[in-house]
Amino acid sequence: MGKSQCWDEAGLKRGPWTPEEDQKLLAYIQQHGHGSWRSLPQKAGLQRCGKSCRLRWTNYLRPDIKRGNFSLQEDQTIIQLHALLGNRWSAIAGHLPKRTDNEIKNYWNTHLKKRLSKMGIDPVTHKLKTAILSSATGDSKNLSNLSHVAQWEKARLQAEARLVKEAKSRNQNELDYSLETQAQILKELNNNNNSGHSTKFARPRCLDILRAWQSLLPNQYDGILSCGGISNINFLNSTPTLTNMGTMDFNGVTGQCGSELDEVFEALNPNNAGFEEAADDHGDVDIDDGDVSDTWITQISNSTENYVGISKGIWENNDDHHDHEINNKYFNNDVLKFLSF
DNA sequence: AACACGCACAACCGCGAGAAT
DNA sequence: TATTCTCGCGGTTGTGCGTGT
Repeated sequence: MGKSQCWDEAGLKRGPWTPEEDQKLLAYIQQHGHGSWRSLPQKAGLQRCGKSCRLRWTNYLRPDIKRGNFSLQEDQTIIQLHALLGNRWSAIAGHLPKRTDNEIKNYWNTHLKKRLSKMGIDPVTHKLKTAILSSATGDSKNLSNLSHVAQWEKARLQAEARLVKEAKSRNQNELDYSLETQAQILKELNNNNNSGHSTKFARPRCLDILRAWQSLLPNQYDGILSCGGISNINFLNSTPTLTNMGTMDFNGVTGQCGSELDEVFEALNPNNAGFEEAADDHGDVDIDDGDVSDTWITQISNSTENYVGISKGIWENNDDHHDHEINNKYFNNDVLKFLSF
């Protein structure tokens, strides 16, 4: 195919755009639309190839582009989406209003990737670097924390990816629905936070799985996201307490939602090893109002390798002492570090 | 003051997919 | 159906700027 590379075309300018060129391009597109990019430069009086014009427009001149520093919320969204989608920058950009794929890509490569690496997390796989894990000479406490953080994130992503995949198979639009749902919930949570407590972190990542899950069954469990209200979490303190953490209420859905919940929990804990002994005779998590917390507590005490994802479950239960002990101990030490990296 | 170095970001490049012919 | 064209995407490069020596 004799594809012509516009960069090779004689007489065309390359390199940085001048303000005059920007003005010409902007004025032309505002008046006529871009139409065919190939023919645009000549019509607009630019000594550039169409491709160069298109890039300049989409990455810089477009009026709906937001420039400037990325917010913490955007950071988290990018990391989360990258874990799910990989280097599909355009797809990631699709969920970050007013940000371009090029900008996100640059930001990832210059900031986020390094940040994750510093945390000991492989920015490609989002897994803990084994080299760090295997190191016997490092700070064992920090390594332990990193391990838990990475494990939780891995489990969370597995669950989310699975749920999204399943949703997608039911409806091609489910992925967008899930993310839009998350965005809407986040917006509501932000509004809630702004009107009441001020919080350092707007997004309770612990709800991500629930959101994805809710997206699968939006009509059946309307009340599900009343659980774990972020407004109850005060991140402003240096040693935050998780007051009233457990508000997840399975009343009325117990039994009906058991299988779905099991799927989520199995995804959270793919090996499901700890649950088998801790939960019930079925070798699985028994989802009953009241014994959920016991399951977690047993799980935590049996295997510290599995608690991170669970400790973010912030379940309502009938054992407040254990709840707060667990939440304060693990959530504060590990999850918060992840959130505040 | 001059140079080296690293960082951030805009721009370039090549490829593939899909539309048009 | 085959070929050509256009566009969009993701990886890479180039350049300007700030900082340290």
